[in-house]
Amino acid sequence: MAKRKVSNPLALAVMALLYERPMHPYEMVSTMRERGKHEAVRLRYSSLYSVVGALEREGLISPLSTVREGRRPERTVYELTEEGRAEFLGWLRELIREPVKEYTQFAAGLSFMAALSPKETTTLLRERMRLLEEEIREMHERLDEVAGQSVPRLFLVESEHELVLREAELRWVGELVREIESGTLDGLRGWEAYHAGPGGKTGEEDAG
Amino acid sequence: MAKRKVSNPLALAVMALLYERPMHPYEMVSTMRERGKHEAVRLRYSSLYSVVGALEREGLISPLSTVREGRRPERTVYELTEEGRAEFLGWLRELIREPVKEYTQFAAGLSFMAALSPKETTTLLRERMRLLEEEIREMHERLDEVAGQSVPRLFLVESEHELVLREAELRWVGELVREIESGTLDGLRGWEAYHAGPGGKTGEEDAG
DNA sequence: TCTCGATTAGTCGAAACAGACTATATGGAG
DNA sequence: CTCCATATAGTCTGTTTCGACTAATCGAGA
Repeated sequence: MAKRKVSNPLALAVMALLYERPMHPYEMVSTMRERGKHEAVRLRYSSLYSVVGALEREGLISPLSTVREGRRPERTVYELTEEGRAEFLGWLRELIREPVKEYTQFAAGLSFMAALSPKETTTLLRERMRLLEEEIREMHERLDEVAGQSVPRLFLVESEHELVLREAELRWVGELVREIESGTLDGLRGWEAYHAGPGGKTGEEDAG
Repeated sequence: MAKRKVSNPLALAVMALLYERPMHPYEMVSTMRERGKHEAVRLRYSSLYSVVGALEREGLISPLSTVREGRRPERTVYELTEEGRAEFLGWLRELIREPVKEYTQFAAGLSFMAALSPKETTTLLRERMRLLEEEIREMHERLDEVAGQSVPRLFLVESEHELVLREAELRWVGELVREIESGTLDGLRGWEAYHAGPGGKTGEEDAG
C-alpha cells in the first residue's frame, strides 16, 4: 500500500466532504459537526488549515473561487480534483479493509500497572468500570436520540463500533478485577510481595 | 486533572523504567523491546531523545553520570527525581482510572463508508474479517509462547486487552456484514439507490 | 446606544514525529 | 586478514500536529 501524501485522517474527512460538493474550510467544520463526524475524526482548526494546504500542494484539491462577505477575511472554496477522488476512494478502501495497530492510552497505563499495588489497582479499575458504564449509557442515549430523528443507522456505524469496543473493555476489566481480587491472576504473588516491603513501594501522593 | 508537562506516552515509559533503576536512553529502548512494551507504547529514537530532553527540562529526570565506552559517543545515565516519581504515579493512576476518547483509523473509515457501494463495502469488510482472524490467531500464539517462558500474565495484560478489543471488532464487523447482505440495515435502500445511478457513483480504480 | 457573549474564521509558536543519515564495534565467511 | 553484515548508539532535518491565542461580526438585552 503506497504511503499517503497527506496522512492525517482529517484529510480523509476533507476529501469526503468535497466528494459531495465544493466547500470552504469553515463550512467543512460545521458540516462535520452537524453530522457528528467530529466524534470519529479529530477536528481542530489548526490541523484543518494545514491539511487543506497540504492537500492543495499535492494537487488533491484545488481552489474554485474566493468570496468575501463584509469585512471578514476572504474564504476560499475548494473542490476535489480527479486525483483527489482516486486518493479518497483508495484510502477509504484501505482503512475499511486493513486493521492497523492503534496505540491507546489505556494500553500504556496497563503496561506499567505493576508499579501500583494490587489493591490500589483494583480500586482504580473499579472506578474505570463506573466511568465506562456511564459513558456507555450516554452513548446509547445519543444513538437512540439521533436514530429517533430518522438518521439511518448507516450513518452511525462508527459510533456503534466505538460503543462495542467500550463494552468489550468493560467486560474485560471486570474480569481482570475479579482475578486480582480472587487471587487467580498469574503473577499476583510476586506483585503483592513487591509492594509489601517495609513502607511499601508506592508513593504516598493522593490518587487524584 | 492537571495537564501533563510532557504528554507523550513514551515519557511515561521512560519514567516507568527509571522508576526501577537509572538507565541511559538506548538501554531504555532495549529493555522495552525485551519486555514487549514497544507493542503498547510507540517507540522511536527521534521521539525518545526529545522526550528525554523535555523530561530533563521539566525536572522530572536528571543526569546521574555520563560514561564513555571506547570511542562511542558518551552515554548519559538518567535517574528519576522525586518530582518525577510523583508525576509518574499520578499519570499512571489517571490512565488506569479514566477512559479517554481514542480516535481510530477504522472509525475514520467507517464514517465515510457510504461513499462506497454496499457491495464493495461488504467485500472489504469480509477481507478485514479474514485479516482480523489471522491477527487474533497470531496474538494468541505469541501470548501462549511468552506465557510458556514463565512470563506472568500480570505483565501481559495490555496485550490481552488489545486481543479482546480485536475479537469484539471481529464479531461486530461480522454482524454488520450480515445486516447489509440480508438487507436489514436501516438506510440500506437509500445507500443502494445512491450507487445505482447511471454508471454508479464509485470510481473505477482498483481496490488495492 | 453600549455591551456582552456566542459564532465565525482563522494565526502562531512550540512540541512531536517520521525517517534518513552517521559512526563505531563485533563476529563470521572467504 | 580482510570484507561485509549486523548490532549498537545515536543525530539531523523537514513536516505535522497541537493548543493557545486573536479578531471581526451579530443579535439580545440593559
